[in-house]
Amino acid sequence: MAKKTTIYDIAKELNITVSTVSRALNNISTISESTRASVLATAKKLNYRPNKIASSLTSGKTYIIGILVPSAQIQFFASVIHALEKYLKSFGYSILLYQTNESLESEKNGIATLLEAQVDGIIASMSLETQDVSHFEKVKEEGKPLIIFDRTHDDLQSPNVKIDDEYAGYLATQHLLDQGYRNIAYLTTRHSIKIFRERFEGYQRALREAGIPPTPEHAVFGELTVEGGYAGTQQLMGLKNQPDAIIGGDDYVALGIIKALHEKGITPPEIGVIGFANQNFSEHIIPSLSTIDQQAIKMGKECAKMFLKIIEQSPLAENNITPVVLEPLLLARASTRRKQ
Amino acid sequence: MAKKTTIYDIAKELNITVSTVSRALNNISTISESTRASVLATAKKLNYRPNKIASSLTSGKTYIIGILVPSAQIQFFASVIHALEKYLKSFGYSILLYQTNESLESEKNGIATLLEAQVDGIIASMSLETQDVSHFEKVKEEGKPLIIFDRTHDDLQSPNVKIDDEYAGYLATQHLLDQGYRNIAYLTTRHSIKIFRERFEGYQRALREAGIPPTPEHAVFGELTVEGGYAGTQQLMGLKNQPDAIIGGDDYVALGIIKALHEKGITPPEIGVIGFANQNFSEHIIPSLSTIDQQAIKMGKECAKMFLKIIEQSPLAENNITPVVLEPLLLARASTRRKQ
DNA sequence: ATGAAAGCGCTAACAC
DNA sequence: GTGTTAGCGCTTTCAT
Repeated sequence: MAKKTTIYDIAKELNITVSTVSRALNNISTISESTRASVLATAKKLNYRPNKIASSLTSGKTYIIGILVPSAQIQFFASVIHALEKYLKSFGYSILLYQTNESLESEKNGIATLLEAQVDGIIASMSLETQDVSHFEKVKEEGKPLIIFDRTHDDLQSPNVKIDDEYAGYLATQHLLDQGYRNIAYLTTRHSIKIFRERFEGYQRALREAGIPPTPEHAVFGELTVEGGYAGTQQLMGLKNQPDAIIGGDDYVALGIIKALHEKGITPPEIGVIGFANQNFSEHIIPSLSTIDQQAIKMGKECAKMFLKIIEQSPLAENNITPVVLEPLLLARASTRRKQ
Repeated sequence: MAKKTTIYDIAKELNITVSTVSRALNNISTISESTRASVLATAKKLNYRPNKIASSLTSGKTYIIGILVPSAQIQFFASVIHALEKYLKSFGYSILLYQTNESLESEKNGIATLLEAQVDGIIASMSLETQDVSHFEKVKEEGKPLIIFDRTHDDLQSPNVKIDDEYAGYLATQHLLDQGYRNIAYLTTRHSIKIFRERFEGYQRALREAGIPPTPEHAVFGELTVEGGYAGTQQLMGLKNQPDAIIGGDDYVALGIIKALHEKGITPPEIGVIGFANQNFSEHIIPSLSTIDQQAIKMGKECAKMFLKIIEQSPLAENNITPVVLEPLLLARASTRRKQ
């Protein structure tokens, strides 16, 4: 291939200077319509393609924003990424993706990588391993916006977007109570990410408000996987005091619950099952799975909006950014439909 | 925040020149161990963070590779992205993501955007709308590697990674025949992307080899969605000549098939149902769904390997790159298990 | 409305 | 083993 054409080539071709070319290309202030047109024409003729790297070096803006997530394979994150990219693209931003795979070590490297790439900001959700959050502080030290979504952390003050997780747990439990279930178990996981704790608290609050003291042995902490749901259910069904409904920490856990029940000849809603996340299969399995929708698409869009809002302020003052709290949505389906 | 520290600051601090600093930082050839150590030390002390943008401008390499896919929300692509990022990261590459959302227009913009960002190469899978592929040629014109995966196109000669789709269709059909099904229908979609046509051809070949002439009315072309599967199944069940097994164009279509059958009081494997893609729910629904695994993770990894292989050649000669064809994997599960 | 020139932070010859 | 210097392609004052 021939050497790449630069604004110098355009300038030479038209006997003008690069500054004029640059102005024409960026459609800046006082450019005569005629030169603008001719620049654009020769740019096209010479097959010119702007070099964003060069422009970034001078302007200090890359129009790239870093997305740091546990894994693109987790559908919730895939959906957030999808929405983020789709929305930010329309404002001229591209997405640089980094997956932590739930590793703190990788998360640290990710922040460094994104920062070295000179991203204009970072939108992140924490790994399960993360306890110390000091690596996130570096983003702010560089004066770049940092937005945390879904998996927030007590120690990190940052603009954030999440759903009301306590209410999500409450909502799931309340729904089961409404359907007449009384002996409600909960399969979740244990760690410092707030959301799981908050949901669990919502579960306990709903029970208490219904005058039902939470049964300790009905709270099982395990893995958030199909296998985890399966194992947890076996444990629960081995109790003298068997539950009549089980809340799964997410929809995969719920799948495991259904599987374990099925092997015992039980089909929901005989024992009620509800999950979290509204995975795309949940609506379509038989029986269809009740779940709490976490509004991934909306969350992605809200993150993008928040980023744009922060970036257009100067100087960057993140303090006046109000956190966005989305409302969890109860999707009541067959797996909990005891009453008509 | 203070002004960013550059290699000039390190140089000044140590009374050496930037070239020495640069060499030390990049661990180049003949650097005395002592200066290297002191440079690294002061770099750390001054909180130095390399500016990849600046380095890219001189070196011509960004260590960023562009990923262009229809949508990160389609699980297959999410898995490929996951594998790609995970693998390439270990070689120092970052991922710039662009979604076409199945739009040709967007695909063209995507190629332009990625090229302007000076990516070192592009790994792409085509949108369903794509017929003319000239925008992809621009990548090669810039002398950058272009790898196509899964959704290839007759008109575009490029290194590629895919599964043997004809065989995938054959495999699914053969499996149903093995299970004693004889009247096998196929719900798919129609367009210029090769893979769907090839799978369909595999289906026809399997039937012919079994001495069963394909029934035209058993080939239904619709949307590759749950709704498409549902509608197609209703159409098929309205025929005098009802099928005894249905192949879904993907696992979502299969979900729609099962749903429609369920409403008629039929549960697989009474009528056999098999899908494509091995979505993560397929194993866990009841009855578990037979499917053809497309090896998304492996495909991502193979793309990454191919990219690295191409990039380390000089000059870039993509002609000698043998396409990688992965073998589709039959996952025979309950939805087709007629025989013991 | 356009030109001249400095410089963004780094790399890579080429010297010594 | 280290210094000097010229860019990479673009933006952006400051002139005119």
